[in-house]
Amino acid sequence: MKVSAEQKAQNRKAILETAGRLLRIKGPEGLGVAEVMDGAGLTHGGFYGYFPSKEQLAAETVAQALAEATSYAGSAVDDAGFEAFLCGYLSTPHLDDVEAGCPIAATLSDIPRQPQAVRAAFAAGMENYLKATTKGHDRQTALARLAAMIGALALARALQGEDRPLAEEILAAVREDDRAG
Amino acid sequence: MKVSAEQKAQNRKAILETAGRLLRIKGPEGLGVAEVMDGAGLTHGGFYGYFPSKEQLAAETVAQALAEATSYAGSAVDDAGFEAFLCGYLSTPHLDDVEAGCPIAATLSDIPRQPQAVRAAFAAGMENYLKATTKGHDRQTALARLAAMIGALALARALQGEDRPLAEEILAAVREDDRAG
DNA sequence: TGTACATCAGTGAACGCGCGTTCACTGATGTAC
DNA sequence: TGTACATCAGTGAACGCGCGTTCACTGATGTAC
Repeated sequence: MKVSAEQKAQNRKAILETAGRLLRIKGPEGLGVAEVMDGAGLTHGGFYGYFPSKEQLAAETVAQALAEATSYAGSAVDDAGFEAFLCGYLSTPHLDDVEAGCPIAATLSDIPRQPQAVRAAFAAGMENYLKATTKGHDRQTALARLAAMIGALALARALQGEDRPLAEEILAAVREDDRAG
Repeated sequence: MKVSAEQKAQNRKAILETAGRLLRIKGPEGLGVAEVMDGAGLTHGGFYGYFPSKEQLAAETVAQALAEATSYAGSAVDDAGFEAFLCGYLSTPHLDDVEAGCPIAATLSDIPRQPQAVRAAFAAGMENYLKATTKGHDRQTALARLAAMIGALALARALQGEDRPLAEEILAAVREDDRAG
């Protein structure tokens, strides 16, 4: 059953949106073709009308997720300043909201194991992300703060299920240390 | 062909050693039963004489890797001080030595997706790791520094293949920032 | 010390399942006249 | 404006492969006598 051109464009969006959520929850390997298509209200067979392979989907999803993060973080830094951005990033709500939260912290250690196309998308996305979040600040300091933020959130997420207090302590430590430093 | 008790103990060690290397390179999901057994010079069928499941292997491997990291990092901090430990952690050799390097940075974002047994092993291991590396320092500051170190290394590893200069810049930024802060 | 036997570590074939990918088919879209 | 037809998005069955797990079997170990 053929579908209108607009419908097809909407479907593509829906696929990438589902994939974006799945990427943050299950990582790049967790982007199952069937599950992604199901999330978009389609069946798995149609997937290859949109992407030539699962790998390409992963690459585009990573690119999209980092672009979203860049746009969000860039605005936050511009509007409210780095401190406020950092505070929100290291907050309890962000700790819990994996599926719509920072895709960097959510996929960090998966990236080195990904095929070249995905790694390239990540690197390109990170370059933009760092540009948007460090501009107007001392780059070295800003990079160090970002590393601490990402590390703290990823660590807190890893501990959250088993030792929630420690997870929160780590977030708080980086928040306070930043305020002090 | 039965094998002596000592041989069996050695085999178990060999299995866990291979698993430790694989864990850092391929993550907890990358601990394929066949590959791990092959690395220990055995065939896959024998695996269940050592571990009840792949999941248990993953849990024990994570526990062992964190124990190694704790012992290494604890000594480094005690002997040469936190600064020196941080400097080595954020060095180019450590960036490149994934297979024998820090298991925390290597598996960070995989942990939240793991079964309970693995997450529990990670949390327990992290508690010891943090105890060993923060003792004798202000805990809040030490936690913040560790978050920055782990975040920086994981980020640098993710970028290394596509943008080596940026990877090195991130390591350097945290090194310098630590010296300055 | 030597021999017979029970134990059990290791082997490799087989099974079941999930998953990426392919493909013949369906039926709605949109174009040609 | 209406009708016939080509296009093509979507469907669902099928295929192949990798992988975790099971199991009957082998043969060395180590114990009982």
